[in-house]
Amino acid sequence: MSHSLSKENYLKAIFHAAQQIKGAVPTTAIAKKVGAKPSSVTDMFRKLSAEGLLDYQKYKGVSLTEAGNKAALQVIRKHRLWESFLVKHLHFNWDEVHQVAEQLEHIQSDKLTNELDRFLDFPARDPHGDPIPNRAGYMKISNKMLLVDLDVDQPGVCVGVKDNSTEFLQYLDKRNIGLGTRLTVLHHEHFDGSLHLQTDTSTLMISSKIAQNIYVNII
Amino acid sequence: MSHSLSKENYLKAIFHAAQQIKGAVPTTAIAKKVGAKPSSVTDMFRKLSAEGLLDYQKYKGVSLTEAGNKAALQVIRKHRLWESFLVKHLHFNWDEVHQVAEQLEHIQSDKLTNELDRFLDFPARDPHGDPIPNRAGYMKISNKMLLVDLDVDQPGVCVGVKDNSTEFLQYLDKRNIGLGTRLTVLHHEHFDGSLHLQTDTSTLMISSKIAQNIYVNII
DNA sequence: TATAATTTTTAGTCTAGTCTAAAAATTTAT
DNA sequence: ATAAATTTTTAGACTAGACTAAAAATTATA
Repeated sequence: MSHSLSKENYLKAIFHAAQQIKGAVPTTAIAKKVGAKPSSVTDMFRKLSAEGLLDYQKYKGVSLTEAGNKAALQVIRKHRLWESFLVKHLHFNWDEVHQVAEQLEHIQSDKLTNELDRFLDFPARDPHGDPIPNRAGYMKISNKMLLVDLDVDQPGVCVGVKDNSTEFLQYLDKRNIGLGTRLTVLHHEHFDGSLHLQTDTSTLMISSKIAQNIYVNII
Repeated sequence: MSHSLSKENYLKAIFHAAQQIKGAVPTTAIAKKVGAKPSSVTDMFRKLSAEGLLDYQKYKGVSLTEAGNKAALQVIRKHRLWESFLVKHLHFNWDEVHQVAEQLEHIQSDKLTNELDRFLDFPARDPHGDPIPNRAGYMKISNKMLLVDLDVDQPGVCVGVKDNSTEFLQYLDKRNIGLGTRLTVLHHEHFDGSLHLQTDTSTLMISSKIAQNIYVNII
């Protein structure tokens, strides 16, 4: 019932890839995510498939089985709980948590995971705004949208980001945009797609590319 | 500057063995501690020696170098901080923490370790009464003694145990002996070495073997 | 639709960490 | 001090997870 660190990383990568693309997940997509060569990925696909965690068809790609999905969600649950802990109690910034959570997500102890959940008071979302699966693996589907798609004058609140790179998160920090920041689009510049924004404290201009990487909920 | 999980376990085992025995640490002592065959231990001795973490002389055994000692203390620091966290905040009993801390001690992040230390308010001892090295690796030498060596009528306080087995810790729990419990020896039975004890709430009798596995400080 | 480009798989190799079996060194006992 | 017992090391092999290079399958292009 418990999987190696490497296998857990594959399951998680496949889970995330499956949400971005339609149909089976191809070898190269996972190779990029886990930082391995396609040949290594093929090997692992076969192993996970033999364990009943993946449906694998040669040259077609993979999808998670029921068991694989459940395993992936448990890893994601731990990752997001640890990120929450790091930010809430250990003074981590949201751009610092990722590589530590990548390690902590592999600790095997149901008691630890569930007690951490309780300690954090059963948070619904992690510091990037992503929903945290409960112990049964159930996770609210997010109805978040991209800032670039928000209508003019429709107030929204930042609930997460699409790009998790340090550079991007620091860019946002510098402009005082974070989880919970309320934003209203004042104007769409037709020429280059840039946006004029109103926050609670100021107005600012951001490029279309930036706005394509910020998730908001309507409020 | 960072070592594999397996290497960290060897360093820790060597550190602990070195405190129990005089002179160089032999192969079989480590084999027992890390749960590997002596031949595997010899291999690892050579590797760690090549990395400058051990002084190794064939057929003689090993001792930690300055660098090896420092590395071992960092692992021990993390282990004991995590044990403290688990007991203090996550409702773990002192007999449940070990196997989880064995995993957590290998997480690599100085920021995590030091913030955890601060979050716990820089504890001096872990839940078993063992001292926690500070970030420089400095650790107070404990002047604890075994309960069996405590003089009659000399009050002492339980600061830890020698045997960390679940059975033993549960035995103590059942008798309401834990960290901080005040104990006085009323009488030594010469025939079998058993001890009559006075605690704050009751009197009880324990065998010599039990008393050889409880550490106390004089108060 | 035949050819080119791309993706995926196969085959064989490597490393870290472990093992077993046998040889060598050391320690203990006679 | 020599033989017996024990400990340690060597030699060779295994597994998980990765790699490279080449073959095979698929997809895209002319």
